[in-house]
Amino acid sequence: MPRASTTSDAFNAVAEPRRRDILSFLVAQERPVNDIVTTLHLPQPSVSKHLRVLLEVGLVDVRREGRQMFYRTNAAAIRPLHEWTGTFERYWAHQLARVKERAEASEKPK
Amino acid sequence: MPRASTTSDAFNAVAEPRRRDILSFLVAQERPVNDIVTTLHLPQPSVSKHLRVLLEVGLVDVRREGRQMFYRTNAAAIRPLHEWTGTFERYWAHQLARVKERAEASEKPK
DNA sequence: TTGACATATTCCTATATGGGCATATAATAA
DNA sequence: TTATTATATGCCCATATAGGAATATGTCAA
Repeated sequence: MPRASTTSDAFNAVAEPRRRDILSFLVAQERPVNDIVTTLHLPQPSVSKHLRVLLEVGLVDVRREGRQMFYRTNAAAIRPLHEWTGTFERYWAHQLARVKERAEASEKPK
Repeated sequence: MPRASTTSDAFNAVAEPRRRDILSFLVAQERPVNDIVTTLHLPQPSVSKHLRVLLEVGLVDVRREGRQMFYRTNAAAIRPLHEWTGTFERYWAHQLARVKERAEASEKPK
């Protein structure tokens, strides 16, 4: 059985590099699809498909203006990922601290 | 063409929920494989396979002790994910700030 | 050695999914 | 209406990958 679908799990949605690129591109301001196509040099159908995944999983929002669809990143939906990865922070901090300790310890007896 | 392999992209490795469970379980201290099996109620071969993926992508380290293999999470390898998701922080902060503003604005004229 | 224990690997299968291409839908302009 | 622009969908294919079951490998004990 495969993992939870890309359209239901933000972790999985973000596992695709192009979708990360799109999210980064759309974070500062909303953009029409064609801006993504030309900026990221991706085929238009591919962009539309990625946007659909991102939309279903809640990582982007859309607004229509005439024929154009303006997408923008819904940053709040990324927050849970940041929080989960953040639960490891104190441990990599420990690791770095130990590295530092060892470095200092090996300096002293010079 | 599929996305970057689970063994080369930490984002993709972590897209599998069981692997996230394993990483969380192994973060505080190293554990033999069987501890993971009994605690997370997963088939042993499945655990070994997930651990292999995590090992190849650098998210865990191993140490052998007799017949047991002690795995532990390499927290530092999660740091890039935390940093990438962190680039969106100021934007969800903005969103929250606007929500707050609107809430206060609608309180005043009571 | 032989046996028991701990973990890893192999083989098979089902499935999600991303790409490419053609085409459909939607909205505006002429 | 018709044409044009902007985006979305459908179809087909290739591939990675997760699960299950059986088995292999490795390590220690008797």
